[in-house]
Amino acid sequence: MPYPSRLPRNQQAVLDVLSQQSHPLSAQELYGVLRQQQLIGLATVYRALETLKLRGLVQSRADTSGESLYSPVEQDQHYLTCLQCGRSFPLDRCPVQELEEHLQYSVPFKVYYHTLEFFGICEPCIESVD
Amino acid sequence: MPYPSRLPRNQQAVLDVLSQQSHPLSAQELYGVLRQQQLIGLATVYRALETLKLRGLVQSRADTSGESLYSPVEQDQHYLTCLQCGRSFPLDRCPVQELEEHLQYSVPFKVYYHTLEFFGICEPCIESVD
DNA sequence: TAAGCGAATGATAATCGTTCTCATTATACT
DNA sequence: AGTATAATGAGAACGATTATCATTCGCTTA
Ligand SMILES: [Mn+2]
Ligand SMILES: [Mn+2]
Ligand SMILES: [Zn+2]
Ligand SMILES: [Zn+2]
Repeated sequence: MPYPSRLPRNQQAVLDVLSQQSHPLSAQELYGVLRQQQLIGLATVYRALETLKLRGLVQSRADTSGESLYSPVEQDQHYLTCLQCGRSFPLDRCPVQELEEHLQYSVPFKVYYHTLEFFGICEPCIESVD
Repeated sequence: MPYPSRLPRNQQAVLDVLSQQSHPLSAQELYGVLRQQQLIGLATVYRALETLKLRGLVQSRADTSGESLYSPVEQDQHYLTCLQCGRSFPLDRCPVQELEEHLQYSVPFKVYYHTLEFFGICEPCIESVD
């Protein structure tokens, strides 16, 4: 068997914190939360996140500033993001859920998760003409 | 009128190079190409890209390493990306093109472009068990 | 239970894409 | 031409992520 049945202590801790949150966290935010509970290094947080992604347990997406945000793979949330003010507006449902299942059959690739995001200008920003 | 009809020299140059390429370029790669043609600063390249995005002429997405890749908004290409080896496999068509048009009517938001990417493990990497 | 060994860890330095600063120059408008 | 504003280039600064390395942990085996 390639993987041990249990996750190492810190990987489990990272996964636990992510699962408790309702919104994605950056590695640094995660580090901030975890260090209140136990001694942990920042590098360990990054390493845990990387491994959890490879195990198909965690997903990540890059926010507008390029920083990576992490969440459990079960979370399937997408946003409209304004290029002007940076605000994000959540979509009420995922439009590519069935598509992902179809893909599984048509490509030689094990899909773990997807990212989908729309970019443009939000209502308030359209009014405030530049 | 909020915008001048002509783009500043360097914004135009950036857009020209992007349009000539068939694949997305990073800001640094763009800088490398442009400096062979003219005197230009790296900061100017970043500034031009930012402005072109706001004008709805250029889109960007983050690659696996977090680096931003830029292309004309007309380009509508998506990938399956392997979390193990980092290789990307292009999708043969965009699955959310109609969806984007529908969105325009259902939300107070001017959509310029979208990003969509699938992540998982590619065939060769599945075989090479860890 | 003690020894051995590879994986995991924490501290910290290094990396590198991106942004900021600021003095200079090009451009638009009168 | 003269002035106001936007654009620009060089380089410093920033900050998220990664690499390094010595130490510790967890598990297997004798
Ligand atoms: Mn989804
Ligand atoms: Mn598309
Ligand atoms: Zn906005
Ligand atoms: Zn692969």
